[in-house]
Amino acid sequence: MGTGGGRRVGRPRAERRPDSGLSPRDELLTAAAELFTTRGYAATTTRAVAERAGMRQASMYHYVSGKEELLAELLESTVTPSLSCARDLLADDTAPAEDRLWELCRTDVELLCGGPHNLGGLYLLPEVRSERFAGFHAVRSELKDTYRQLIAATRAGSGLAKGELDLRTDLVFGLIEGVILVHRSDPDRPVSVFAEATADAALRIAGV
Amino acid sequence: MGTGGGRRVGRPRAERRPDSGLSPRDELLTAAAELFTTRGYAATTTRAVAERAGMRQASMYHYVSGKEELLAELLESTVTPSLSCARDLLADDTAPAEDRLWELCRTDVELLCGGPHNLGGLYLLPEVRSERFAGFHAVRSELKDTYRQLIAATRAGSGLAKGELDLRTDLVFGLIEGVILVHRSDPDRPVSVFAEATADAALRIAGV
DNA sequence: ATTATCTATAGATCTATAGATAATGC
DNA sequence: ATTATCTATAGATCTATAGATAATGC
Repeated sequence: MGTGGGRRVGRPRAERRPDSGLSPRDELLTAAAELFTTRGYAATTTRAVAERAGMRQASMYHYVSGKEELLAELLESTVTPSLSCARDLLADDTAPAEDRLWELCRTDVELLCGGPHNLGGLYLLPEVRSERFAGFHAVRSELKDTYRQLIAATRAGSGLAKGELDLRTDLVFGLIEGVILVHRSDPDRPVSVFAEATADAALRIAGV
Repeated sequence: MGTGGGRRVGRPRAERRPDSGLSPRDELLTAAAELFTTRGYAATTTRAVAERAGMRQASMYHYVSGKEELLAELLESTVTPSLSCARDLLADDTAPAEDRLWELCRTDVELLCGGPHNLGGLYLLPEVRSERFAGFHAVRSELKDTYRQLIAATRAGSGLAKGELDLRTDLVFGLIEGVILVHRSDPDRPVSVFAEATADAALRIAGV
């Protein structure tokens, strides 16, 4: 649907280029991801997104209502897999909490830094704080709560007062998201090594 | 100069308001700091900056060449005190490296998060990566190198291979800068407590 | 007939300059 | 006379809509 390489209905595009295999909407999302992460959201024009996706500025509106929708969708698509993984780990009570926390950190860094365009970098955009992205904030907040529960379930975390637990959760979560900055400054380091080192560091911060 | 409350030369401003005690240039810098950190750089117009500073959009150009100059100056004014502190600590060989690293982390977090407008948040703006802010990058890079040298001077860091030392430096530095995100999500927590907890966490990451 | 695209453009900005104006200073 | 500000605006965008066009589908 939308992807197959065959003849397509509708007026042909002005600039022909090899079939990307993506649907036009996904071409727009990919273009937006690249531009938003490198130049920022406000600095990226609809023309830049559309043209990078291979179409004219106005054609974009056939698929999305504007830039905002693109960012909202990118944000949610980035955080949802993390949450899904977090839920699974929280439910799995066969493994020690320490191991599950480590695995959550590792997977999260892989997801944040592993994609082609450093999608995690989207989290750092100032516009993201706007209420327009409430969906993203809700999911992210649930993810953070899973971190909190896992930290509380470790041996070191079990006796912690609420304020102390919140602080450690914030520090661990801050490390994971701050790692985006590190990855940005040295994108060539293998992500897997990096993800494991970050998970090690997170456990130390959690006090394990 | 420029500050004193007395009569001032030149046409009066259209909107009268109580004397801020700052020079017009500093009023602009303060306004820019607040707007850049909350809304982002690209999303902030020259009109918004000027008007928040109490003058009309065009009057801004009497003091600065444009938005870019404001951001450049804000960035450097934020990182320079950190570097100054780092240099002092590096030179002071009466204290153990561990203690000096801890102190550097603590001070840095205080400086990044302690100001009125979360100035550290400027580091996260995507536009900052541009070469136009080379001055800032140079200072920041020297600061990071000081972190590296202090980590290498600890007992745990003395035997590290280069790649391993770089990784730890990146993680510690990433934690410090990532802490801005945490502070942003909960600005009410007392900065001093927070700064000490972050310094503790940084030492654990460094392996101390 | 339906669809995906195009071209053209109105309306809304935003930046930076030109030139006028209202103070103080001498 | 000097200065800091103002008002006005040209020129350069940028977004989102209107309407035309060039394919396929039936």
